[in-house]
Amino acid sequence: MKNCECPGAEKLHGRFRGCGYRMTAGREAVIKVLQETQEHLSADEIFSKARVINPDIGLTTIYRTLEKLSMMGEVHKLDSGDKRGRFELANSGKGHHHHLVCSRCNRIIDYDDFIDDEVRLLKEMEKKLSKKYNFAISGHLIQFYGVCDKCK
Amino acid sequence: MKNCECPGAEKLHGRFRGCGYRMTAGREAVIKVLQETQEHLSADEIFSKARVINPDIGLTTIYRTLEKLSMMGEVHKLDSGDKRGRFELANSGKGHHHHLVCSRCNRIIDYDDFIDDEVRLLKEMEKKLSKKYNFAISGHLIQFYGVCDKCK
DNA sequence: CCTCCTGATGAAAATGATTTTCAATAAGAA
DNA sequence: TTCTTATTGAAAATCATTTTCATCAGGAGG
Repeated sequence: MKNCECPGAEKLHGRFRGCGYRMTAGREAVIKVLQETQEHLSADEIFSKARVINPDIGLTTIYRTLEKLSMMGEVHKLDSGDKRGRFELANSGKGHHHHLVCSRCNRIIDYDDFIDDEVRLLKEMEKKLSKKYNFAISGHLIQFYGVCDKCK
Repeated sequence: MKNCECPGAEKLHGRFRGCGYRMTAGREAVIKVLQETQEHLSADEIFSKARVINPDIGLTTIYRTLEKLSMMGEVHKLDSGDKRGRFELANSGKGHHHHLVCSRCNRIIDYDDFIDDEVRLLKEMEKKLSKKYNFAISGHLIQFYGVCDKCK
Protein backbone atom coordinates (compact mmCIF):
# COMPACT_ATOMS: atom_id res chain seq x y z
CA MET A 1 0.00 0.00 0.00
CA LYS A 2 1.45 3.28 -1.09
CA ASN A 3 2.23 6.02 1.33
CA CYS A 4 -0.92 8.10 1.22
CA GLU A 5 -0.95 11.56 2.76
CA CYS A 6 -4.67 11.39 2.68
CA PRO A 7 -5.74 8.36 4.72
CA GLY A 8 -9.39 9.34 4.79
CA ALA A 9 -9.54 9.40 1.04
CA GLU A 10 -8.20 5.85 1.08
CA LYS A 11 -11.13 4.74 3.22
CA LEU A 12 -13.57 6.77 1.22
CA HIS A 13 -12.42 5.15 -1.98
CA GLY A 14 -14.04 1.98 -0.77
CA ARG A 15 -17.19 3.78 0.26
CA PHE A 16 -17.47 5.31 -3.20
CA ARG A 17 -16.91 2.03 -4.98
CA GLY A 18 -19.38 0.34 -2.70
CA CYS A 19 -22.05 2.75 -3.89
CA GLY A 20 -21.19 2.20 -7.54
CA TYR A 21 -19.24 5.43 -7.72
CA ARG A 22 -15.64 6.12 -8.61
CA MET A 23 -12.77 7.78 -6.82
CA THR A 24 -11.31 10.52 -8.98
CA ALA A 25 -8.66 13.19 -8.72
CA GLY A 26 -11.32 15.85 -8.20
CA ARG A 27 -12.97 14.00 -5.36
CA GLU A 28 -9.64 13.34 -3.70
CA ALA A 29 -8.86 17.03 -3.85
CA VAL A 30 -12.15 17.96 -2.21
CA ILE A 31 -11.66 15.43 0.55
CA LYS A 32 -8.12 16.58 1.15
CA VAL A 33 -9.21 20.19 1.44
CA LEU A 34 -11.88 19.24 3.95
CA GLN A 35 -9.40 17.20 5.96
CA GLU A 36 -6.81 19.92 6.10
CA THR A 37 -9.01 22.77 7.23
CA GLN A 38 -10.23 23.68 10.68
CA GLU A 39 -12.78 26.10 9.27
CA HIS A 40 -16.25 25.62 7.89
CA LEU A 41 -15.76 26.26 4.20
CA SER A 42 -18.28 27.22 1.57
CA ALA A 43 -18.35 25.47 -1.80
CA ASP A 44 -16.56 28.38 -3.32
CA GLU A 45 -13.84 28.38 -0.69
CA ILE A 46 -13.36 24.66 -1.18
CA PHE A 47 -13.13 25.34 -4.90
CA SER A 48 -10.28 27.83 -4.42
CA LYS A 49 -8.32 25.47 -2.19
CA ALA A 50 -8.97 22.43 -4.36
CA ARG A 51 -7.63 24.30 -7.37
CA VAL A 52 -4.25 24.49 -5.72
CA ILE A 53 -4.19 20.69 -5.64
CA ASN A 54 -5.90 20.16 -8.96
CA PRO A 55 -5.98 23.30 -11.14
CA ASP A 56 -8.40 21.81 -13.65
CA ILE A 57 -11.20 21.11 -11.22
CA GLY A 58 -14.49 22.91 -11.80
CA LEU A 59 -16.90 24.36 -9.29
CA THR A 60 -19.55 21.98 -10.55
CA THR A 61 -17.47 19.05 -9.40
CA ILE A 62 -17.14 20.58 -5.97
CA TYR A 63 -20.91 20.76 -5.64
CA ARG A 64 -21.40 17.28 -7.03
CA THR A 65 -18.79 15.78 -4.73
CA LEU A 66 -20.16 17.54 -1.67
CA GLU A 67 -23.61 16.32 -2.51
CA LYS A 68 -22.42 12.72 -2.82
CA LEU A 69 -20.38 12.89 0.37
CA SER A 70 -23.34 14.43 2.09
CA MET A 71 -25.65 11.65 0.99
CA MET A 72 -23.07 9.13 2.14
CA GLY A 73 -23.09 10.80 5.53
CA GLU A 74 -19.42 11.71 5.27
CA VAL A 75 -20.02 15.44 5.15
CA HIS A 76 -22.37 17.67 7.07
CA LYS A 77 -23.84 20.71 5.42
CA LEU A 78 -24.18 23.66 7.77
CA ASP A 79 -26.33 26.75 7.60
CA SER A 80 -24.39 29.68 8.96
CA GLY A 81 -26.96 32.36 8.33
CA ASP A 82 -25.46 33.89 5.23
CA LYS A 83 -26.98 32.37 2.18
CA ARG A 84 -24.29 29.93 1.20
CA GLY A 85 -23.90 26.47 2.63
CA ARG A 86 -20.87 25.47 4.62
CA PHE A 87 -19.42 22.03 4.90
CA GLU A 88 -17.50 19.92 7.36
CA LEU A 89 -16.24 16.36 7.34
CA ALA A 90 -18.36 14.11 9.53
CA ASN A 91 -15.47 11.87 10.57
CA SER A 92 -12.63 14.25 11.08
CA GLY A 93 -10.42 14.25 14.13
CA LYS A 94 -12.81 16.68 15.74
CA GLY A 95 -15.15 14.17 17.26
CA HIS A 96 -18.72 14.92 18.25
CA HIS A 97 -19.25 18.64 18.63
CA HIS A 98 -21.88 21.30 18.21
CA HIS A 99 -21.81 24.90 17.06
CA LEU A 100 -21.90 28.46 18.24
CA VAL A 101 -22.95 30.67 15.33
CA CYS A 102 -22.24 34.39 15.34
CA SER A 103 -25.21 36.30 13.97
CA ARG A 104 -23.04 39.22 13.10
CA CYS A 105 -20.07 37.74 11.22
CA ASN A 106 -21.55 34.28 10.58
CA ARG A 107 -18.48 32.64 12.06
CA ILE A 108 -19.08 29.13 13.34
CA ILE A 109 -17.26 28.01 16.45
CA ASP A 110 -17.06 24.34 17.37
CA TYR A 111 -17.46 23.28 20.96
CA ASP A 112 -17.39 19.92 22.62
CA ASP A 113 -17.57 21.05 26.21
CA PHE A 114 -20.12 19.26 28.32
CA ILE A 115 -20.91 17.30 25.18
CA ASP A 116 -21.50 14.11 27.15
CA ASP A 117 -24.43 15.53 29.07
CA GLU A 118 -25.84 16.87 25.85
CA VAL A 119 -25.47 13.63 24.00
CA ARG A 120 -27.02 11.67 26.84
CA LEU A 121 -30.12 13.86 26.76
CA LEU A 122 -30.25 13.80 22.98
CA LYS A 123 -30.18 10.01 22.89
CA GLU A 124 -33.06 9.89 25.33
CA MET A 125 -35.01 12.45 23.35
CA GLU A 126 -34.40 10.54 20.15
CA LYS A 127 -35.77 7.38 21.62
CA LYS A 128 -38.90 9.02 22.97
CA LEU A 129 -39.56 11.22 19.97
CA SER A 130 -39.05 8.55 17.36
CA LYS A 131 -41.56 6.37 19.16
CA LYS A 132 -44.15 9.09 19.68
CA TYR A 133 -43.96 10.57 16.18
CA ASN A 134 -43.01 7.39 14.35
CA PHE A 135 -40.07 9.31 13.01
CA ALA A 136 -36.78 7.57 12.12
CA ILE A 137 -34.20 9.91 13.57
CA SER A 138 -30.82 9.84 11.89
CA GLY A 139 -29.14 12.95 13.15
CA HIS A 140 -29.48 16.20 14.99
CA LEU A 141 -28.50 19.82 14.78
CA ILE A 142 -27.70 21.78 17.90
CA GLN A 143 -26.56 25.35 17.61
CA PHE A 144 -26.50 28.40 19.80
CA TYR A 145 -26.83 31.79 18.15
CA GLY A 146 -25.40 35.01 19.44
CA VAL A 147 -22.57 37.46 19.10
CA CYS A 148 -19.00 36.22 19.23
CA ASP A 149 -16.15 37.78 21.19
CA LYS A 150 -14.70 39.48 18.13
CA CYS A 151 -17.99 41.11 17.20
CA LYS A 152 -18.96 42.37 20.65
CA MET B 1 -59.90 50.20 21.52
CA LYS B 2 -61.45 48.73 18.44
CA ASN B 3 -62.26 45.09 18.12
CA CYS B 4 -59.18 43.71 16.43
CA GLU B 5 -59.19 40.20 15.00
CA CYS B 6 -55.47 40.37 15.02
CA PRO B 7 -54.38 41.00 18.60
CA GLY B 8 -50.74 40.26 17.93
CA ALA B 9 -50.61 42.87 15.24
CA GLU B 10 -51.90 45.33 17.79
CA LYS B 11 -48.99 44.58 20.06
CA LEU B 12 -46.57 44.56 17.18
CA HIS B 13 -47.74 47.98 16.07
CA GLY B 14 -46.12 49.35 19.19
CA ARG B 15 -42.96 47.39 18.59
CA PHE B 16 -42.72 48.74 15.08
CA ARG B 17 -43.27 52.31 16.19
CA GLY B 18 -40.77 51.86 18.97
CA CYS B 19 -38.11 51.02 16.39
CA GLY B 20 -39.00 54.02 14.24
CA TYR B 21 -40.96 51.87 11.83
CA ARG B 22 -44.60 52.04 10.73
CA MET B 23 -47.45 49.59 10.82
CA THR B 24 -48.94 49.19 7.37
CA ALA B 25 -51.64 47.15 5.70
CA GLY B 26 -49.02 44.91 4.13
CA ARG B 27 -47.31 44.17 7.41
CA GLU B 28 -50.61 43.48 9.10
CA ALA B 29 -51.44 40.99 6.39
CA VAL B 30 -48.14 39.15 6.83
CA ILE B 31 -48.58 38.98 10.57
CA LYS B 32 -52.14 37.76 10.23
CA VAL B 33 -51.08 35.02 7.84
CA LEU B 34 -48.39 33.89 10.26
CA GLN B 35 -50.83 33.89 13.15
CA GLU B 36 -53.44 31.89 11.34
CA THR B 37 -51.26 29.08 10.10
CA GLN B 38 -50.02 25.98 11.83
CA GLU B 39 -47.49 25.26 9.11
CA HIS B 40 -44.04 26.58 8.43
CA LEU B 41 -44.56 28.77 5.41
CA SER B 42 -42.08 29.96 2.82
CA ALA B 43 -42.03 33.59 1.69
CA ASP B 44 -43.87 32.61 -1.43
CA GLU B 45 -46.58 30.76 0.45
CA ILE B 46 -47.00 33.71 2.78
CA PHE B 47 -47.29 35.87 -0.33
CA SER B 48 -50.16 33.80 -1.70
CA LYS B 49 -52.06 33.86 1.54
CA ALA B 50 -51.40 37.54 2.17
CA ARG B 51 -52.79 38.36 -1.26
CA VAL B 52 -56.16 37.06 -0.17
CA ILE B 53 -56.18 39.68 2.59
CA ASN B 54 -54.49 42.40 0.60
CA PRO B 55 -54.46 41.75 -3.17
CA ASP B 56 -52.06 44.58 -3.90
CA ILE B 57 -49.22 43.36 -1.73
CA GLY B 58 -45.97 42.49 -3.46
CA LEU B 59 -43.54 39.68 -2.78
CA THR B 60 -40.87 42.25 -2.01
CA THR B 61 -42.91 43.51 0.91
CA ILE B 62 -43.23 40.00 2.25
CA TYR B 63 -39.46 39.63 2.31
CA ARG B 64 -38.94 43.05 3.79
CA THR B 65 -41.50 42.49 6.52
CA LEU B 66 -40.13 39.07 7.40
CA GLU B 67 -36.67 40.50 7.63
CA LYS B 68 -37.81 43.27 9.96
CA LEU B 69 -39.82 40.89 12.14
CA SER B 70 -36.88 38.57 12.22
CA MET B 71 -34.53 41.30 13.38
CA MET B 72 -37.08 42.27 16.02
CA GLY B 73 -37.05 38.68 17.23
CA GLU B 74 -40.75 38.24 16.44
CA VAL B 75 -40.18 35.71 13.68
CA HIS B 76 -37.84 32.76 13.42
CA LYS B 77 -36.40 31.80 10.09
CA LEU B 78 -36.08 28.05 9.65
CA ASP B 79 -33.96 25.98 7.31
CA SER B 80 -35.92 22.95 6.22
CA GLY B 81 -33.38 21.53 3.82
CA ASP B 82 -34.96 22.64 0.59
CA LYS B 83 -33.45 25.87 -0.49
CA ARG B 84 -36.11 28.30 0.57
CA GLY B 85 -36.43 29.72 4.03
CA ARG B 86 -39.47 29.02 6.18
CA PHE B 87 -40.86 31.26 8.85
CA GLU B 88 -42.74 31.00 12.11
CA LEU B 89 -43.96 33.52 14.63
CA ALA B 90 -41.81 33.53 17.74
CA ASN B 91 -44.66 34.37 20.11
CA SER B 92 -47.54 32.35 18.81
CA GLY B 93 -49.73 30.16 20.98
CA LYS B 94 -47.31 27.33 20.34
CA GLY B 95 -44.94 28.04 23.16
CA HIS B 96 -41.37 26.81 23.29
CA HIS B 97 -40.86 23.93 20.91
CA HIS B 98 -38.26 22.33 18.71
CA HIS B 99 -38.37 20.60 15.36
CA LEU B 100 -38.28 17.24 13.69
CA VAL B 101 -37.26 17.74 10.05
CA CYS B 102 -38.01 15.11 7.44
CA SER B 103 -35.04 14.74 5.11
CA ARG B 104 -37.25 13.28 2.45
CA CYS B 105 -40.24 15.64 2.18
CA ASN B 106 -38.76 18.54 4.16
CA ARG B 107 -41.80 18.65 6.40
CA ILE B 108 -41.15 20.24 9.78
CA ILE B 109 -42.93 18.82 12.80
CA ASP B 110 -43.10 20.78 16.04
CA TYR B 111 -42.65 18.99 19.31
CA ASP B 112 -42.71 20.21 22.86
CA ASP B 113 -42.50 16.85 24.59
CA PHE B 114 -39.94 16.64 27.34
CA ILE B 115 -39.14 20.24 26.50
CA ASP B 116 -38.53 21.13 30.13
CA ASP B 117 -35.59 18.76 30.44
CA GLU B 118 -34.22 20.08 27.22
CA VAL B 119 -34.58 23.69 28.18
CA ARG B 120 -33.00 23.09 31.56
CA LEU B 121 -29.92 21.60 29.96
CA LEU B 122 -29.80 24.30 27.32
CA LYS B 123 -29.87 27.07 29.91
CA GLU B 124 -26.98 25.44 31.73
CA MET B 125 -25.06 25.03 28.51
CA GLU B 126 -25.69 28.63 27.58
CA LYS B 127 -24.30 29.85 30.84
CA LYS B 128 -21.16 27.73 30.62
CA LEU B 129 -20.53 28.30 26.94
CA SER B 130 -21.06 32.04 26.98
CA LYS B 131 -18.53 32.33 29.77
CA LYS B 132 -15.94 30.04 28.20
CA TYR B 133 -16.17 31.44 24.69
CA ASN B 134 -17.11 35.00 25.64
CA PHE B 135 -20.08 34.57 23.35
CA ALA B 136 -23.37 36.42 23.98
CA ILE B 137 -25.96 33.73 23.37
CA SER B 138 -29.36 34.97 22.26
CA GLY B 139 -31.03 31.84 20.98
CA HIS B 140 -30.69 28.23 19.97
CA LEU B 141 -31.70 25.83 17.28
CA ILE B 142 -32.47 22.22 18.10
CA GLN B 143 -33.61 19.91 15.36
CA PHE B 144 -33.68 16.20 14.79
CA TYR B 145 -33.37 14.97 11.23
CA GLY B 146 -34.80 11.77 9.87
CA VAL B 147 -37.64 10.27 7.93
CA CYS B 148 -41.22 11.04 8.93
CA ASP B 149 -44.04 8.54 9.25
CA LYS B 150 -45.53 9.49 5.88
CA CYS B 151 -42.25 9.00 4.05
CA LYS B 152 -41.22 5.69 5.59
C1' DC C 1 -1.95 -4.18 -21.40
C1' DC C 2 -6.43 -3.31 -23.97
C1' DT C 3 -11.55 -2.50 -24.40
C1' DC C 4 -15.70 -1.10 -23.26
C1' DC C 5 -19.39 0.52 -20.37
C1' DT C 6 -20.80 3.95 -17.71
C1' DG C 7 -19.93 7.28 -14.24
C1' DA C 8 -17.56 11.79 -13.93
C1' DT C 9 -16.15 16.15 -15.71
C1' DG C 10 -15.97 21.31 -17.09
C1' DA C 11 -18.13 25.13 -19.30
C1' DA C 12 -21.90 27.50 -20.09
C1' DA C 13 -26.66 28.17 -19.55
C1' DA C 14 -30.55 27.82 -16.55
C1' DT C 15 -32.81 28.14 -12.21
C1' DG C 16 -34.87 30.13 -8.36
C1' DA C 17 -34.85 32.36 -3.98
C1' DT C 18 -33.75 36.66 -2.29
C1' DT C 19 -32.13 41.72 -2.84
C1' DT C 20 -31.64 46.02 -4.82
C1' DT C 21 -33.13 50.04 -7.41
C1' DC C 22 -36.15 53.74 -8.11
C1' DA C 23 -39.88 56.63 -8.60
C1' DA C 24 -44.38 56.93 -6.47
C1' DT C 25 -47.08 56.57 -2.15
C1' DA C 26 -48.76 56.97 2.53
C1' DA C 27 -47.90 56.80 7.96
C1' DG C 28 -48.21 59.68 11.52
C1' DA C 29 -45.98 63.64 14.16
C1' DA C 30 -46.58 68.49 14.39
C1' DT D 1 -53.56 69.75 6.74
C1' DT D 2 -48.63 69.62 6.00
C1' DC D 3 -44.35 67.71 5.77
C1' DT D 4 -40.82 64.34 6.56
C1' DT D 5 -39.38 60.06 5.61
C1' DA D 6 -40.41 55.14 5.87
C1' DT D 7 -42.70 52.05 2.72
C1' DT D 8 -44.33 50.25 -1.43
C1' DG D 9 -44.58 47.39 -6.07
C1' DA D 10 -42.42 46.26 -10.29
C1' DA D 11 -38.65 45.21 -12.64
C1' DA D 12 -33.88 44.36 -12.75
C1' DA D 13 -29.99 42.51 -10.49
C1' DT D 14 -27.61 39.01 -7.48
C1' DC D 15 -25.72 34.96 -6.56
C1' DA D 16 -25.51 30.25 -4.82
C1' DT D 17 -26.67 26.11 -6.73
C1' DT D 18 -28.29 22.92 -10.63
C1' DT D 19 -28.82 21.30 -15.10
C1' DT D 20 -27.36 20.33 -19.79
C1' DC D 21 -24.44 18.25 -22.91
C1' DA D 22 -20.59 16.76 -25.28
C1' DT D 23 -16.17 14.82 -23.85
C1' DC D 24 -13.26 12.22 -20.83
C1' DA D 25 -11.47 8.60 -17.86
C1' DG D 26 -12.19 4.86 -13.83
C1' DG D 27 -11.83 0.24 -13.42
C1' DA D 28 -13.98 -4.55 -14.27
C1' DG D 29 -13.33 -8.11 -17.54
C1' DG D 30 -10.75 -9.97 -20.77
